[in-house]
Amino acid sequence: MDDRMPELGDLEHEVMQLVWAHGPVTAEVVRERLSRRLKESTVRTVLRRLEEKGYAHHTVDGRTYVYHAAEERSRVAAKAVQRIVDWFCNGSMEEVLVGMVDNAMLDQQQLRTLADQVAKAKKARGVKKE
Amino acid sequence: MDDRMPELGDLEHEVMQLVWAHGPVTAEVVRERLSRRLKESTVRTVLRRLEEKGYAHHTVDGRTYVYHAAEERSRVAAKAVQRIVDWFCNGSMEEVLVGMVDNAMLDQQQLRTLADQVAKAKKARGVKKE
DNA sequence: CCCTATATGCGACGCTCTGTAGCGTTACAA
DNA sequence: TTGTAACGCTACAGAGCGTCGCATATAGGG
Repeated sequence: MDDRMPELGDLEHEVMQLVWAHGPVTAEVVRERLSRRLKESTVRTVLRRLEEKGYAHHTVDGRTYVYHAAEERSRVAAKAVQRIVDWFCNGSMEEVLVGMVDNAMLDQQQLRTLADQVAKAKKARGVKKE
Repeated sequence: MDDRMPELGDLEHEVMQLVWAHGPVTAEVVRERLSRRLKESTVRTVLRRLEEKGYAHHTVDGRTYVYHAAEERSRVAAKAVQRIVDWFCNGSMEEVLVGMVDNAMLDQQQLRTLADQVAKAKKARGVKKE
């Protein structure tokens, strides 16, 4: 359940963002929304690789493939962060946060506010699925 | 001041950890401490690339290069996290933290504790340099 | 039942990054 | 001057990623 998801290239990332943003999508839809104009085969290849990497999966509608995100975006982001933390700070989330505060990316006030928001969010969703 | 630092490969990462852990080091020292037995030239190449990427810089002692970390580890980790946050969640650190709590990587209690530790750490170093 | 349009998969090519190293060069001691 | 230690330069193979072209299969229209 804790499979290592390979990292994403720029294009792959952009495509995933689209998949996350606009519900389930077809290769055609992705192609239309992309910033660059790419051939359909290119888009399909990316989608396929994304599926191989475990970021998405598809269902079939008629003869069209519909892609769905395999995991919520926030979850994937969280995993990525976790990896960073493990890699650099031997798992010490604290060291990272200190670094962020130290680097003026975050201040203690924000951190405390975040703690509250998270607590609230947890409660809100806790009722639904626990 | 906010230069984009390229990502690191596994070996590069291991070397940086050594540079961070054991003060300024020479290629020889790094070589001895590495998990794998590599040729000196390999180590030097990695060190040079690390310097090109902005992770380290060197001073000269006699005819020996002494490598220093360009930035503290926690700072680099923080930047990496920031990048993840920007990339996936459009800068919303909150979304990421929610994801971590949701993924049981972190609980609200820990988050609050972290907030305190960070505040303390900030104060402790605040006197020194502000 | 056959033909065309469309949606898919597969394989490929070139480029960049990374791990790994050989080799030529230079400075300093004997 | 010559041997040795430290350095940079260049290389080379393998993996990952952006980009496609092309062979295939299948749903309808004739």
